Amino acid sequence: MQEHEHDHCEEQCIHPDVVESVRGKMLDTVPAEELAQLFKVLGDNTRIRILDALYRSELCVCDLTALLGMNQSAVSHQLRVLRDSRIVKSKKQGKNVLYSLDDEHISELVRMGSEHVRELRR
Amino acid sequence: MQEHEHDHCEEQCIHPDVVESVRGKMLDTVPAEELAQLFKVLGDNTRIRILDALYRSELCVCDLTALLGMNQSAVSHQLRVLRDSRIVKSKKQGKNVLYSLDDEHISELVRMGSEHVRELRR
DNA sequence: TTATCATATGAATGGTTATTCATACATAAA
DNA sequence: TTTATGTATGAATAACCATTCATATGATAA
Repeated sequence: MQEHEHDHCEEQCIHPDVVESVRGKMLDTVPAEELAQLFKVLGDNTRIRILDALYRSELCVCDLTALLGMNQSAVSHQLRVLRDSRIVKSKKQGKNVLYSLDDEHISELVRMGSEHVRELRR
Repeated sequence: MQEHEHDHCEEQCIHPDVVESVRGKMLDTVPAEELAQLFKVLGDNTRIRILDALYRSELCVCDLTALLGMNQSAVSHQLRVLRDSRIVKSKKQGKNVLYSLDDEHISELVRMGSEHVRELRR
């Protein structure tokens, strides 16, 4: 992840004016990286199915495990990724841990992504 | 002593009624996979920067290469990924190839993701 | 024609990551 | 206490992927 040194050739652009204008408007490095990271976390089958389920109802780990029909350990690992990204939150209830979506931005993103995918299919 | 009658234990869920209800509402496998795939494509630093740039203006490959300060080959490879996912489109113009966003759903997704990221930082 | 420029692409590689297995932890019941 | 149950986690592995290098393709200019 090292920054570009420019010992390699300066890329010459065809439209330097447009390039300069665009450069001035683009996201800063850190927000852009955080944005890519958010989408990266959303970009996994298991995690999308977890979010799709949690969008319908708060659920404990064993319910999610049953729903997805997969290894409990795998589900827990992915829940940790989602928790670390503050996409889901958890609360303890007796022996169980209940998970739910942390933010309605996320359901909006999933809803919108679904819409895009649906339109692509036609 | 312990008899392991089910050494491959059936996942038992705590709330079978909730699980059944949720199962009936969830996305089908294929749309869920396509959705995850969409987010996966968005979940990369280089591709996000490309989209951020194309959101401001239509650009040719060498302009993008100059803007991102990286290898032309790397940019072309990522443009191919974006093209294959129908997230950007291209048209030839003389010796150049001009790229632009294919769909306003995408800019909406990026805009919304940015908003989410911005709020998380506070 | 030939030379040059803009873009695309195949192969190789180093880094990342989802899953599994085994096990630890924590809470509840007996 | 001991036992059972629900969840979390470290390590290992296999699969995936972004980048680079070298080269190919295709278009324009000379």
